[in-house]
Amino acid sequence: MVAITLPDGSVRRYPNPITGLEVATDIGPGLARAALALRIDGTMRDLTTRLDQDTAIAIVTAKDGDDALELLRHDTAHLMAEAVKELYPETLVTIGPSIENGFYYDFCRPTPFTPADLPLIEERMRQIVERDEPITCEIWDRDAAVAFFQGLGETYKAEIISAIPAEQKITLYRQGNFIDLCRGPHLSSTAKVGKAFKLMKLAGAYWRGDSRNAMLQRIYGTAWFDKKDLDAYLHMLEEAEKRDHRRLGREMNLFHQQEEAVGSVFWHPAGWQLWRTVEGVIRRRLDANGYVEVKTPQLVDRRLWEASGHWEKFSQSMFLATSGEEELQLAIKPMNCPCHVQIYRQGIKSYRDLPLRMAEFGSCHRYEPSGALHGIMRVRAFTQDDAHIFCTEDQITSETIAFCELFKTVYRDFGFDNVRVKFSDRPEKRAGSDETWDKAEGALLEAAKAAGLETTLNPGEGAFYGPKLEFVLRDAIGRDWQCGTLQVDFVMPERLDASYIAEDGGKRRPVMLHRAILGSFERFLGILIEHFAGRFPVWLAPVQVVVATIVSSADDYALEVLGALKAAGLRAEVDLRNEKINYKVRAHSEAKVPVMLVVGKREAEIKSVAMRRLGGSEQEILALDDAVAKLAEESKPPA
RNA sequence: GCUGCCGUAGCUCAGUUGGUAGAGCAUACCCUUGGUAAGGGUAAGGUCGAUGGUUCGAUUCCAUUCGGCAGCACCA
Repeated sequence: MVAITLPDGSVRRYPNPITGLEVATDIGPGLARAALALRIDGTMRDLTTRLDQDTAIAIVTAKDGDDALELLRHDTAHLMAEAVKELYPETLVTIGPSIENGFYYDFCRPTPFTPADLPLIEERMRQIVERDEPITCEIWDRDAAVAFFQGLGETYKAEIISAIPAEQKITLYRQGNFIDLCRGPHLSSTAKVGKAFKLMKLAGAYWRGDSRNAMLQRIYGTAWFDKKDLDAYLHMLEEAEKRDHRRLGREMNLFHQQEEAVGSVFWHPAGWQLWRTVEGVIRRRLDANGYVEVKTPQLVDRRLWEASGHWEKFSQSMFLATSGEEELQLAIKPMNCPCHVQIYRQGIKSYRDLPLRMAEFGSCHRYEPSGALHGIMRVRAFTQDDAHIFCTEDQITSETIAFCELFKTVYRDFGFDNVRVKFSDRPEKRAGSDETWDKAEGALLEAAKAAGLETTLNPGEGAFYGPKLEFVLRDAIGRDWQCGTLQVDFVMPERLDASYIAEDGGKRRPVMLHRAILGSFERFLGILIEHFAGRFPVWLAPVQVVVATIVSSADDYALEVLGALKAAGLRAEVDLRNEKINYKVRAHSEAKVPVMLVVGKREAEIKSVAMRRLGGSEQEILALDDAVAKLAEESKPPA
């Protein structure tokens, strides 16, 4: 006798052990059809799992959201592997997990896949779905499984099995003629995958994620429970492409990049205006929060980088400067901290000087790998909104709290409300003793807790000199971006010999907190462009208002309006071209100017303007003075 | 850096099975003075990413190289 408890608390009793699928069938044929898997103790299990003792189960259907999608995507990955093995039997299979929005599978084969292969594989996948092949789980002996895959020539699979801890069961899943090592769970049949999937792209990927290993062929796909969801996802991708900052940068004439300066940005007037607006926000906040601003040299002798430890770890990605005249040992600075320590070291510091918050809009250069470059989001020449807080150990907590308040305010100003925090602890390659790291990690975690932050652990991802908090914001279309950071550093002050005189007259080491709110201007501006899809709020927009005439007899008045706007501090332009108003409205709408003031004969006569908002179809007739006052108010950046 | 794909006018793209190229938009000029997302006409605009090779002849074929895109690896 087994008693099966369902989520609603009801209990069903059966005389003999029973499978989840049988329970579902017993409840109703509709549920049996919809059933995908079971959840037992919070773990997903196969629908065919045999229940031989009293158990509480939930039957998972497509309505179960992420869990169900993960299952589906994992199955679609297997389905793809089966199709690939049928079409290209010489291909070796490796792993194929579900990921956000879809799945991938890594294959090994002598000749790479081409984009033309994708539709063929997709078609075969549909055929396998129609075949309705049952997916069954088998428990194998480890040695037998290794021998089995070796026998098939599937060396990667054999290697994976060998690496599974001895106490774990080896489960293989069989569908048709395809058999794969897998932890499961899986759907009960290939038919349950349905047809709302699509293979998206080909890419290379290193075996086990290590660049020293062979490169495999990865195929990415997306999978959903119904076609509507698939279409919605594909539509979302199209929308994301439309707001790509590289495209908008060109269309809105914000910046450009070219071969002669790979990894750098040519900022055009409009883009630079955006930069200056953002910089202004940060500068005002720094001033209001007790920071001092400095500027440090671009070229710094290699000795300083050797002393700081950066040379040892990063010399490969530092630019070196030579003069042609003599042997120079200068590096173009890849970061600002050692320079800030030099300013700190001028004169004797007292505990009364701490915390000393030293900020710089620091222009840095790093030779990033070519493949890492991406528009203005990842460049070789960038400007950080950097600052280093020199403080005592006792001040770490209060400084962390103050910084968290600061970045939240700034992010909110730019329209980002959703921010998560990651805590990255000691990496393998690091400076400083274990005791120092214990202290730094402990202090940072405690401070994060005191600041009311919930953190998720990012193991081994800290900087070489200390642990970090990383601030991840979510943009308007749900993508996550890591921007801000706060890092505790006990190492750099030691290496570069920074000290202060404590209350008792003794000499002490300060702690350095490295912190940035935006990260780099280039990256943050790229994110802003994509977040707003180029439709900036008035205070951020490079051009805030365009005055457009309907007839040339209104030209003089239009210039008067322009003058009034400029006098009120607005970034305004005038369009007197010999074009119809329809044309002008379209042109400036496409340029994403937030406000248009249209003037014709009527407006010129009574000194009014017809105000039109980007994307709207309404017009508002206002007296010139009122319009200017209203826009001046709207265009104020956050205080 | 690695794997794959791509590089034709300012932009989006067509084309040449090897005989040095075409459209739309944008630009300039002319006509049009028009009331809220493209009025009409004319013109100008390209050593087809670069270098080398094969060829009577290369934008087209081959090699190398630079740059871009997607992913991987990297990210002080």
